Amino acid sequence: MYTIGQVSKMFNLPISTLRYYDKEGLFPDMERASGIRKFTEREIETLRVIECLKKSGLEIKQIKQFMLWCKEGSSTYPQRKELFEEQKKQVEEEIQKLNKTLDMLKFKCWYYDVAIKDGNEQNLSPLPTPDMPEEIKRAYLNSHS
Amino acid sequence: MYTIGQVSKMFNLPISTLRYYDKEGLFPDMERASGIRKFTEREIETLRVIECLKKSGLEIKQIKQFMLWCKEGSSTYPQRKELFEEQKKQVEEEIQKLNKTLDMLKFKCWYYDVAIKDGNEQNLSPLPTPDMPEEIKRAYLNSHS
DNA sequence: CCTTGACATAAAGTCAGGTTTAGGTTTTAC
DNA sequence: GTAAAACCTAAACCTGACTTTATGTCAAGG
Repeated sequence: MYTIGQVSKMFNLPISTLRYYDKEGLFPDMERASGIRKFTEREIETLRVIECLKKSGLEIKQIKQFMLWCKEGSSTYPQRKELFEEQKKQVEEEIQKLNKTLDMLKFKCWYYDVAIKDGNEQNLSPLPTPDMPEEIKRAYLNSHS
Repeated sequence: MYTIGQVSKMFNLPISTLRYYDKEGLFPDMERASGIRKFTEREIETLRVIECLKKSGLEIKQIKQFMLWCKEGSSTYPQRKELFEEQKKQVEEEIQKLNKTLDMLKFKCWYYDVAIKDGNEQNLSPLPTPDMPEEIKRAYLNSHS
């Protein structure tokens, strides 16, 4: 049985964040003693799950929904699975996009690297040229497709 | 020479966004004819660069800074390179994080898959067990490290 | 002449996920 | 018994990147 301050330290989360989560309904069964929140093992476990789901990029609303499904029992396994499948797809897409962006940044870094070495001469093409390293050419083409 | 409406269609960006970019100083040299914005080839090229930098995850302020550096000429090559190097590092870190998250989601998907197949029985461990497929075990361990 | 459409502005609204503030109660320590 | 520390709430504020709203100007077409 913990107070909000203890939990704040345990999870290294601001007290205001814990109160905000509570307000958003992420601890549906939390009890109080004369107004003061009582965090039991159940709330601690819930918080572990919250941290986990936040890392997955789930919104607070979705996490709340997940908590409600958990309360409902095994009949909501399919919904919960669907939630994670959908999130998995989204994260995969995001990684794809970021890899493309990364290739663009690699090209830009190379570009300015050459520009600096060449000094003030501005005869550098921002487009693929024969003398461009293969890896950079690949990065350029990937990021501009 | 284009009006804001024409540019909006060219880039498939809302007019309000273009005005917002202007207000934020992203077109430092744009001229006007009796109050009306004149987008020249220079602004079109600037907008192409903006789209590119947005994809990199740069903030509007950073893009504005980049535009100012470009105006200053070749003396700011190092700053511009530094900007991209820093952004590259950030994107690499973000991809790392997302891969970890992805592994967690893979585990969760597998977990509910098994839970559904097993029906109502809730004797499924949310932790690695000997009968867990190797790939899932790897995903679990990676996402929980 | 007047209405429509494209342009303009400033200021307020939106969203998410919190954080801060102002003011009040409860618990703990001496 | 009192003071400090820890708790509480409601409501306002914050950031970023826009979008919406309210209001106004101006040129062209019927």
